[in-house]
Amino acid sequence: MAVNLKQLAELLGLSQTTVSRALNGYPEVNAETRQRVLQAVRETGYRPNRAAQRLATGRAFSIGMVMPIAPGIDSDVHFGEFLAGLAEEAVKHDFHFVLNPSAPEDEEVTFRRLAASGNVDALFLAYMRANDPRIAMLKSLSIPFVVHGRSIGESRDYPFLDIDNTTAFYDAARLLIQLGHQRIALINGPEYLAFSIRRKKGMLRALAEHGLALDEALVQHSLMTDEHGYRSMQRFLQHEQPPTAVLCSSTVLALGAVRALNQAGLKIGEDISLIAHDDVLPMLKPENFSVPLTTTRSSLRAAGARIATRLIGGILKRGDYPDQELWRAELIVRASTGPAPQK
Amino acid sequence: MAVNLKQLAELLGLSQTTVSRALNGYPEVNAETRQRVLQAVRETGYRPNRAAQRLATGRAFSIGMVMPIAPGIDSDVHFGEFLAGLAEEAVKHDFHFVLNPSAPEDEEVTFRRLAASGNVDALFLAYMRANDPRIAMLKSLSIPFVVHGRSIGESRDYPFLDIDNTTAFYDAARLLIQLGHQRIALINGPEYLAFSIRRKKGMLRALAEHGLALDEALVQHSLMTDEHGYRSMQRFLQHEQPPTAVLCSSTVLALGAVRALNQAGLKIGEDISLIAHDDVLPMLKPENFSVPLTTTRSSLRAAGARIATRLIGGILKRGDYPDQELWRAELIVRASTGPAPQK
DNA sequence: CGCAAAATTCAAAGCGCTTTGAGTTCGCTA
DNA sequence: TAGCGAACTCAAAGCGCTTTGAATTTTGCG
Repeated sequence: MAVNLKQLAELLGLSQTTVSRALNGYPEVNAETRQRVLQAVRETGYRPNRAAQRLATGRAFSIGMVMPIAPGIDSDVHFGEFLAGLAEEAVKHDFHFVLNPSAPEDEEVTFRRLAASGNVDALFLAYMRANDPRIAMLKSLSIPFVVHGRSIGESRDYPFLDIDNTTAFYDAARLLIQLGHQRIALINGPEYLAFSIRRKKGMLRALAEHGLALDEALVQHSLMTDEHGYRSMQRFLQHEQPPTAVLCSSTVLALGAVRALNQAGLKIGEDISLIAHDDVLPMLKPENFSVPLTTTRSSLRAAGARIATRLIGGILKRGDYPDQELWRAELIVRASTGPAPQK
Repeated sequence: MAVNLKQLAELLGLSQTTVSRALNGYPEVNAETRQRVLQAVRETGYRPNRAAQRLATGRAFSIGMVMPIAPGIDSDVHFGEFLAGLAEEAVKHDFHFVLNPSAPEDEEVTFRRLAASGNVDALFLAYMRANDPRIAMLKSLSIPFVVHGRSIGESRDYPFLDIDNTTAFYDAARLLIQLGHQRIALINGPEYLAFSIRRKKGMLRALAEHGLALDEALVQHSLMTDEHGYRSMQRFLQHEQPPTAVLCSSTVLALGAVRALNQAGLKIGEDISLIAHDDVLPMLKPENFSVPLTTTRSSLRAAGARIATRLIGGILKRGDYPDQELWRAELIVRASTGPAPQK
């Protein structure tokens, strides 16, 4: 049924060499010949055998990732979403995955084994921490990689895709300040993760620019679950001087936070303002909240797809991708933000 | 650095044929020779080149899965957990994954393409529904597959691994009845999923055996998120005659349910009893709830690992695995269950 | 028109493994 | 002791692609 190169070449009256070259974009093929080849491919439905390509080229056509199985990460909804983007793009290029679950303490070994196995052409890395030691390690492994996020304190000379978390939360905080809010709280992700650190920093910067300080009692760090959002918000509300506005690192956290607010009988957008970061989880749309949420938005799935594109592009040596990308999150104003209540 | 078959054979003074056979367990190799070969493998660290094996055997050494990107599934925490188990096992055998995200309406096409691509030796299927059409389709595709869960109404002649949901919830409900509960509620997963249907059925059976009926107002179906657990429980509590006990299809749902109960000032295990199904999510341990949860337990990760084992075993034609497995969930009693309160 | 250079195309040699078909060797039977 | 099957082992032929080095055809110019 399926034709192979040999048959295709025969059909065209060409050598395998020429057909192969035509398909792989080599310059020494006559333009007209190439068209004929492409046409024949269309007609026959020829698809190169990946196993043979792997053997002949030594490339694996697959990308590896160490799937963290630390508590609270593997089962994180954000992980699935990102993975979907990555996989979606990979499958388009007929790339495989090697998913390697690993406990944090075994990660280094896992990475080494993966890189040495010859089973992957590139690695992907996420959940960046400050001074993340994995970056230096990967550099030493001489295998291409792309990082989702950025470390802090490390030199910046590695390929990454990150969103500008600092600016996102700076923008969000500034908006709140402009609306008259002075006491702003933060429900953040885990304290050791780089994005959390940056978001807090962005918020601090906006406050500082307006002569405001951040009350550490109004900052909570936790896994980004609904449950934690709820608890954090409750804690804030019990404060003798509760915040009039809150920044949330995820719509998942916001879900819990909103519940705590409803329960306390507070009107969102009036009594208290809320801005959340929106990873565009299909399950949790900010516009569907009882009071539509003002958000800083950046699609996690799109990030996954983009990283796959860069990884694959790099392996195939096609296209020319920037080594470092910093996406700016959009600040989308909906109904959950309003002027600070008058005392 | 890495040795290949040829070098290994040379080293041993044997032919490649013999070495290959020794390694692949063929019977016509002298036992002593085989030992020598195995010893040499250990010394040299020889690892067969997968790309070459793929080409020579025509097998892909990889398993495919269609990753559902329906709202509420891809980002489901349960998905990540299951995947971790699957991947963990796959990586041990040096198997790849082909993850194919697909919207439900494209699933059939995706499966066909995947099966025809030659990139996978076997498929894996989950999120079973009643009368699931995918089963007939997969049978027609002539590619091995294993289903996680079971359909309902389909003939049973396909390979699956499922837990005995009916019995699990039968057991749980019976325990509650024995404790004197008469009004029992159910917070279930999505109505169209087979496991939800079976759990309800198990519960109904236990009730019926004791002459009790199920009040449909005490049944909620939803995605298994914290949020939905909370809402469902709230709804129950507003009922003119609230339940004295509740069955939950997931600890994630229970999380929300517990919050609603706390908020209502009800004492769990005293005013109201709660049993949840526990998928053993590392993030959410039933023993860590404020009141430790009585659960029906079955590890999702273990199920993933087992399915990978069976799939891989089938492909390699190693070992002999049952075609159909029904795991029994353990009913573990903790503090969230107690006698029904006296009126 | 003739020839070197440029543009194309090709035959053949791998890539590292599995597997077929053909030896060898050895122990026994006749 | 010849003959035969059982037990092992081997050489060689692929698997379907890429790539090297050479051959062939065109093109450009003097």
